[in-house]
Amino acid sequence: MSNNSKVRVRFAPSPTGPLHIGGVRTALYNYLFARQRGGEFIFRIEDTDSTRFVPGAEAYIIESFRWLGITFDEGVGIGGSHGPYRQSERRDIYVRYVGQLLDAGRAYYAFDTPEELAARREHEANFQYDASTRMSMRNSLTLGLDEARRLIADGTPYVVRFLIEPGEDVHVSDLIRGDVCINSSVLDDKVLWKSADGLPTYHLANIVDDHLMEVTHVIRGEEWLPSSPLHVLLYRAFGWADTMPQFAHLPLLLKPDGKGKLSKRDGDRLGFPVFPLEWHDPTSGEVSSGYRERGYMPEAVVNFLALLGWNPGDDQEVLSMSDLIAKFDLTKCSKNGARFDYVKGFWFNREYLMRRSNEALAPDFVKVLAAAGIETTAARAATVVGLMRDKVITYDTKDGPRKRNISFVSDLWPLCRFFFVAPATFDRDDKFVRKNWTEATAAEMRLLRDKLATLTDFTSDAIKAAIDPWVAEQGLKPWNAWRVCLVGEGQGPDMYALAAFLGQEETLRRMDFAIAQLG
RNA sequence: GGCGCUUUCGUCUAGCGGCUAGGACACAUGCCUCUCACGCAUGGAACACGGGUUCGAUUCCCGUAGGCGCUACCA
Repeated sequence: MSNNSKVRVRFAPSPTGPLHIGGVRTALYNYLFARQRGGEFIFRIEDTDSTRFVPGAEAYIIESFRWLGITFDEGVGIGGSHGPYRQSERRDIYVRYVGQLLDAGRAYYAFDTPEELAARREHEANFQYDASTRMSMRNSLTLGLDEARRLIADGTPYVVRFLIEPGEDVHVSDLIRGDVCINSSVLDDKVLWKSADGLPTYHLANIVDDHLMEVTHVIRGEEWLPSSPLHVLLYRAFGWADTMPQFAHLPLLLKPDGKGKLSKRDGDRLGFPVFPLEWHDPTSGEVSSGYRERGYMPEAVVNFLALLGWNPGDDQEVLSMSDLIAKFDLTKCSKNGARFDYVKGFWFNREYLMRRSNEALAPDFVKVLAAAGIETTAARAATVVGLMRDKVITYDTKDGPRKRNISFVSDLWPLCRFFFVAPATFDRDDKFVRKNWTEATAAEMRLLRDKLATLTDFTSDAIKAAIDPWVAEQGLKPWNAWRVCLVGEGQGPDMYALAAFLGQEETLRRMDFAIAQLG
């Protein structure tokens, strides 16, 4: 363990498609850990499976982190002194190191074809390529090294397997789970070098890169826990045991309901994104929704994800990135999988929505309005956001009226139509209209209309200053009926503010129309 | 099947031998108000089961059961 060296961690995705939200959380934890310890965060691309490479995936991943505010110090697209950072560009390095293992007798060539192995697995229930079977297979151990070299020279496809000595308890020290012990007898002679594309497998490339890149802590998903003893054995075989990184295996993200881990299908089924950004599959053309496009704020996504599997131990839940960096503690991560409670994600987004200024929200709102066919300025959009702040909609369901909180800027539009579109009809059967529009109302509204027409200053404060005393003097309570005129129903902001937003002309026009319609 | 990890309200979790088992989301109710709300207050809701260890277990140990993962020339 290099205790005195600087913390160096990495996030190393495969460019096989859009980044899964679970991967985002893994990256986030690495980032928080690195920043807290004043360490370095490396971005590496693990593209050793040439068959699964997806164009655009790498750029997608980079853009996702840019949006989320997760930054790297070294890696693909950034550079650094430990490159190259794409594994496909490091082939020569792996050739050298796999040779080292071969020369030391810690690995051997194997010529069994995938078909032969598949047949063997089919016939033998618990077939495993290990100490019990390797001497009955076609490899350099049974054929001899000379014969193996001759076959390779002739162009025979081969793989390189790691030779695992059976009967040893291999201990892995995990920062989250403590001591994990697996007997080497249950491990198989893992393929380190593939014949299919002449590249190393994850296991070999990962260990070589983490060593060469001086990674001090490997923070990754729990799915890697079963292969971590193999990794420990590889470090030892290379003679790197004393600088082996510390491991921390994170709990997985589970489906919101039912069994199993969170998948893309759950998002489709329940209506929430499982990817940070919208993804357009280059081959199928299928579009998967993303948090960004759905109107989530990056701070909310980060905060939500950070608390899925870890918490600071106090009652504070709304935490900025710098709060998270200050409070994060790997050893306090929970050990069991966390159900993905996307409803809590709504709440987090709402918390950040409420904390963001009207002006900052305005550009997004302008886009929402434009999509609904409403052209307006950022300033007016900001005013509406201000007036609609913290609003809740009441709508009818088969179970009766329900209230729904606003969690997204886009939720605002159905609630604030009346700011931009005048009521076209009035529903006399509407409870609010019926209650507040009686025979005497039209006359009262005419009085109010004429009073409003005399005002020369039509700001909210000026209208209030003029109307409040006038109303008291006349003995009127015109607000609800006035609301019927301007909104058409029983919702919306303070009437003076609304009138000011609409302007004198539009206010009077809507009143005339309502008086004409409702009599 | 084998191996490993795991188990507190519906969900995310706090708890690190002695607590009325705390918070948040969701849900329900009340208060407030020119409307709808926000907000505030209140309420229901959990230690998987069985053995130990101990004066005492949610907490430590061992089983059982459930959950999750791995078991590819994928990562």
